[in-house]
Amino acid sequence: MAVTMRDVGRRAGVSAKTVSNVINGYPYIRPATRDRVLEAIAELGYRMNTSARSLRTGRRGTIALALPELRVPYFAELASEVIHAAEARGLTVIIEQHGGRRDLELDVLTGSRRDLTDGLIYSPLALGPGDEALLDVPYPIVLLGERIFHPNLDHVTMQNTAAAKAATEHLLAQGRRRIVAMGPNPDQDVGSAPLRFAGYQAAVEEAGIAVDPALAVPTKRSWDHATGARTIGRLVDDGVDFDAVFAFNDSLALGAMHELQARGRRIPDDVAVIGFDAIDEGRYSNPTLTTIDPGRAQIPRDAVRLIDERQRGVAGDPCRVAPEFRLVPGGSTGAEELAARGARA
Amino acid sequence: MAVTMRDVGRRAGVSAKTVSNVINGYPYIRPATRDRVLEAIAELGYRMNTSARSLRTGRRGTIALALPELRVPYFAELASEVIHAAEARGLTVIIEQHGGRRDLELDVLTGSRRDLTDGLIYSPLALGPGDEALLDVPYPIVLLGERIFHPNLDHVTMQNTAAAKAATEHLLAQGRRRIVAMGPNPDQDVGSAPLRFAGYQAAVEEAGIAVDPALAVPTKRSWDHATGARTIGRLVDDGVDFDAVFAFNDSLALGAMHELQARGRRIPDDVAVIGFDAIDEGRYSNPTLTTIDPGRAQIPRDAVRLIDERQRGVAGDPCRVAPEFRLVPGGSTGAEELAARGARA
DNA sequence: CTGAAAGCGCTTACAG
DNA sequence: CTGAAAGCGCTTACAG
Repeated sequence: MAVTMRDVGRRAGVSAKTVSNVINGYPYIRPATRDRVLEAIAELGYRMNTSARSLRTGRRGTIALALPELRVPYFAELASEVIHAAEARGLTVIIEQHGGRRDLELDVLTGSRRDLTDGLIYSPLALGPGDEALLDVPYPIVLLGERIFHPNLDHVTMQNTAAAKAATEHLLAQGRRRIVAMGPNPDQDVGSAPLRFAGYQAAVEEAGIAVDPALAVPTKRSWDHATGARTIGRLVDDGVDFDAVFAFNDSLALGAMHELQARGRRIPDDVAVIGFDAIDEGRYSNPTLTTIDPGRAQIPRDAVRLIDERQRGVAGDPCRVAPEFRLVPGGSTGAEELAARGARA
Repeated sequence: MAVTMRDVGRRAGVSAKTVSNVINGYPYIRPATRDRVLEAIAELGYRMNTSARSLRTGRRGTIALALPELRVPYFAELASEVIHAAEARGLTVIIEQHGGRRDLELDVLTGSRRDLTDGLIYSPLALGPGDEALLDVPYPIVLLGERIFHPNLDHVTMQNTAAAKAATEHLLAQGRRRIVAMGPNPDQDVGSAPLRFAGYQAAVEEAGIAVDPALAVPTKRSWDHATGARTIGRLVDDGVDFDAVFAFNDSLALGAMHELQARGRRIPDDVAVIGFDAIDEGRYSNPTLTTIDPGRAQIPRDAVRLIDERQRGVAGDPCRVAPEFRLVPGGSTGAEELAARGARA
């Protein structure tokens, strides 16, 4: 059978309990004892049986991150950082993909995977207002996104409206006047889209410009390259006049940028483009993409910190945090000199 | 305390063992008994304590997928599929990122995370020939990639040379004669690069063309957009004449494509471009990217199947599999009509 | 078809 | 500073 703490203890001339104390960093151990134990561990090649520990403590040291699709760059990057942040706290992450399907999002909450983790970082897409009661579950949840809120749950969100306003102001400051807002969806009264559109609207109106409905271009909910390309293509085909695009995420922006260039529009000369999210891809596009960093570094850290603290019972009242955002200058709005000065390092 | 099988059994008028039998699908149970047990489970809200089960069985139902970086699209897509394939077998995946750092790659093999999983799907970048002994570990490993091989380990690889040859032949068939090979690295005698270069070389030579060393363009090891753009830019600056690019992965190809377009070259008219990997991004680029699908659907399925079978002890001799590849036609080589005919659906 | 007993390998009180 | 006992909640033989 496997080597146990008892075996290690026998070898070191101590009890299993002392071995446990050494491994778990219990402070009051005579150095000589500790050394003998560590030596025995090495000699016997002892490995902790983590199932036994979990059974005894009731903790697994594992959290779940439930998101729509790992292959969407935004989520891949989020997952990467959540894993790093969790590792720094000794936690292990299990990623679950629900694809924005309601049935799978419900399964995330109650399915058998919940017997494998101590807590859940949850970024739903299909759940929304009216589903709050589903979130009353007997384990800690940290919510991400703008789809659903719950007074008892920690929530890491974004300054969507303020950031969208800043993005629009950036375009206005460069003299752009006919700015497309790509992403608002009239069917959707909740989520990032209406919040970002509100920021756009506020900036435009504060600049003394009437919001032109022809420039508020809805898209389907999956904000990807193809949608961005198709949407801007249709706008051009329809003869709509515009000199800038604020796309509600980077994939839309990059898709639109490709399509505009394919149709001979120069960026930023003819059309300035700004995105939202600050995914890696925008740093390698041609030109580089000006975008909003909604707090890429902070969001995963906060989410993991909150779930960890909640799970360990050291958290205070449920809280809602929205990290600082910042505008990342790129070539797509002619702001690359700033970039060169190191703003994006 | 939590509800246990004993509690459920008491409620249903049976023993804990019978509850266990019901949950685990043991066949010989009277329907009436089973129904009473299931009812009791529902009434009491019983949840399995998976730590206890793991302690008893010695199995956790968990596998690790160790890869360089989740934020690299190729790996994000691989991870996504591995998770799906694992779920289909009732396995849970833990992703570990080693960043291609040797110290972290070693830690993957021996670190404490190995006490949390039953097996490892391992895609190393820093380990290589000479490190085989490090892979002699007391748990199942399935290797991915071309860096290191081991006679006792299952290995899922690609038909690198044959696929690279097919890619090059595709360009040759369209009358291209000066084909850049982007990615070979003279310092690297092992890995995908030399294998893909061999395929390129074979195709060119079979076409009766001498391989021009000026067209074999080395890159640094991280095959990303920026590298592709920079590399092709330098080639143009140096006045090298070429009418096609075979990039050793899609990110290089997409970076090169951007840069060429930024410099006014038309694709595919002036330069045809083909990549390798078939990542999602190439389906949305302008033009779409012709590429090699090295078996994207099969690789994760085989890897998970092998680790599962090995771990359950139902596997035969260690095996090496390399799925079928296929050429995915796109606009970057003027092959989009094929695409339109449904070849990429 | 089902039950009673034992034990997987830890950690938690409880002593000393 | 360290030990002996008990028990976390399952499943595995062993019976019947």
